[in-house]
Amino acid sequence: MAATALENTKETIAMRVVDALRDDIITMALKPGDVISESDIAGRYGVSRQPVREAFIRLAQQGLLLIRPKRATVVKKISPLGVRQSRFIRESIEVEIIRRVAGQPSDDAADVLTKLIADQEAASEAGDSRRFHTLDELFHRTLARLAGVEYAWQLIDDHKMQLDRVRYLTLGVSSTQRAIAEHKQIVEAVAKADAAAAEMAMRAHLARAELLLNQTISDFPDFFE
Amino acid sequence: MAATALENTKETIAMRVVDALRDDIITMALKPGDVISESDIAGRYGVSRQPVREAFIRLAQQGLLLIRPKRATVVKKISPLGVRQSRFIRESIEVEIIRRVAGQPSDDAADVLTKLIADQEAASEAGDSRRFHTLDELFHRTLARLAGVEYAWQLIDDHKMQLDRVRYLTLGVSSTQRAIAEHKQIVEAVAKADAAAAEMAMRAHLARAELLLNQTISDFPDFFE
DNA sequence: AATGCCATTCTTGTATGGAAGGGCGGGTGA
DNA sequence: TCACCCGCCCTTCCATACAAGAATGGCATT
Repeated sequence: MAATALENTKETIAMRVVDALRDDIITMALKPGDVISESDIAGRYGVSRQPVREAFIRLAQQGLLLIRPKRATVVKKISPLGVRQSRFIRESIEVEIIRRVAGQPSDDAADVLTKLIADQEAASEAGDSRRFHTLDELFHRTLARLAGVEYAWQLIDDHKMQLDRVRYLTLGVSSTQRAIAEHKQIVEAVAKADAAAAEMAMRAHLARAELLLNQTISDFPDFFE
Repeated sequence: MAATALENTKETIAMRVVDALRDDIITMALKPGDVISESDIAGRYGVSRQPVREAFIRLAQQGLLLIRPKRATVVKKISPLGVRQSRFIRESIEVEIIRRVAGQPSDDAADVLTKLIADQEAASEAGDSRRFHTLDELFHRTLARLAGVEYAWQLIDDHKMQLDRVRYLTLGVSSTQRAIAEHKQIVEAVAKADAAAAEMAMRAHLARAELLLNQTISDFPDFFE
């Protein structure tokens, strides 16, 4: 049952519906496999079918919904294969990024990253896992910016939604301490301009997502294909 | 002026309009900067505005159109920055792919690739540049399949549309001979299971796109941002 | 009792009418 | 002559009505 209200003030109704539905899907208020219909959502939000329909189209292109012509629309189940290949894409790009950053070392790069890690430690000690997640994301996006390809992160972001659904199912489970230690290893390699070490550290860091995925599949088999 | 007819037989009108418009955009029948409207296209194809509107939404999400609320919709100009970063993404992924393929050499991998190159030579000698382009794409997709990440190619495909517009402007210019020689170098390295050499050959192969882009920008400045 | 058919009732797909907002040109005033 | 303002026209956006396919349940028939 979706609950997110349409209180934000985007330009069009369709955009508000997109945001509300995406939030409901990522936070599992709408579960993989749930069947929804245009008139259903329209009635729930007090709007007509038209903007809801357009929102469905957008979310379907983002891989969150499956529109079956003349049949009901369902919240897409999470595809383990898709998640793994998204991870492959992410690893490919992030490895290339970290090589670049370690290859052309700038003075303040390590400083900026070190400061971000300090914030992460603060969030971790405060037990604020939502904030930690945000900072973790910022850490990786900052690397992309330092490599001069922030645009590439937007791509990762698009494909990260699937993994975000997995992550939401395991909030609190992930060990923030370990992630922070791995971030430190990456920054150390960058500071020493050791591209090979940086690459290895990054691969190890991203490899943990695989474990998370396998754990989640066995915990919530109904949410996966 | 769009010309592609709606003769293909997809499920819905909206999908046919999507295909027709995308084809018109990639082949430059609709040029970057052209202004179009829902009723314009609807009248041209003899359908109502509704499916056209949905097609616009889909194409806008793919980065081919720019819908400006309450104002006209325009065919997006090509962003040199976007093309370069798409190339970065592609290089990151293809390098990772070629490493994998060279790393776990299978007997028939080199055979399959060699056969594809033979086809390319045939197409090149016949002067059939469209077919050569298709085979070139197949060569890269085959590499992805051999690495077990064919899904990743779909992603490259999505982002390749921008570059395809550039490529269409330079049909016949690109030297197929040189591309074939580079393909051969890649396959040789794969056959010898030399991952480093394969990576270098792939980077050199993809680097040529940069030259193509710069050439095209100076030839058709109006089509770029 | 079991099976096959048909109607009802969902769903999404399409068409069309009006509403709201932005751009542009003509007209008016200085 | 130049600048500003107002009205017209264009656009996308939203609402609603209708069409058509698909599934499901009941009913009739065997």
